Amino acid sequence: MQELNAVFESTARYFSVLGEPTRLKILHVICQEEKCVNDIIRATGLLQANVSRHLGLMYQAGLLSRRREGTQIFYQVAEPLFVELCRSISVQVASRMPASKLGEAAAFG
Amino acid sequence: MQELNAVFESTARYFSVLGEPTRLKILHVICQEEKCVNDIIRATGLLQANVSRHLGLMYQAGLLSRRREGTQIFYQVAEPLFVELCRSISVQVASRMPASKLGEAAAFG
DNA sequence: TTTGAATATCAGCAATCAATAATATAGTTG
DNA sequence: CAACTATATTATTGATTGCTGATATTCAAA
Repeated sequence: MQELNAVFESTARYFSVLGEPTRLKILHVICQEEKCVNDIIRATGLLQANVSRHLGLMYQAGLLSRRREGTQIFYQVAEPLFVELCRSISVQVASRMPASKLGEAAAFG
Repeated sequence: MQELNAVFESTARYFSVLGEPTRLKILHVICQEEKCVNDIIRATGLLQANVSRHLGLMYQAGLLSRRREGTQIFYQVAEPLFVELCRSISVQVASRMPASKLGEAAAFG
């Protein structure tokens, strides 16, 4: 029972990381190829501090890897499994959206 | 872009529901067969109000279905996909736990 | 070493949410 | 209807967390 509790807590932590629209938006931007922070800021329209904070959180959670190149830092998805989960769920979600343009809602594709 | 934001928000909401150890604990109890609230309370050791609140939340999110039988209400997993996700992640988590007794950590089995 | 660009971190605020105790509702039995 | 059981809801409190503006760090170029 005690071991299971630890599993539940860790598992919940992973799901929590994905349970945030802003982070999903960022993941969507970098799910295909690595991007530097500035690219992500421009693509999402989010504030720099915000992007940096979410990237750091996902990095620490192990979802992302990063590499420096000069002054820029490139982030990349480290665990394709999680992007796969995002795709699974978002497909389900989109298919239930009324009047959804399913083609355009192909997130994490 | 606007449609995607809606997808991100809905998707995040689903992940958020799973991003809570207490709810995973409850899901673990009912993932095999339907249980009434009292069963869940006894199996988890949680307070009644707490269990009822989390069950209601998961029910409203569409993860659970319920049926009344006399004074008891039985809850059941309505979306096996989500239990599948829990299993995927928890297996990953357990496999990375140091000194984990992997056999006992088979949650959502 | 100074300047500037890219990124990270910090502090404060507001909003969200889980836990708890208390109360309410619904159904059953007498 | 009264008493009891099972479940839901409400109000409160404490903790967490996302957003923002400001500051700090890191690197490159002059």
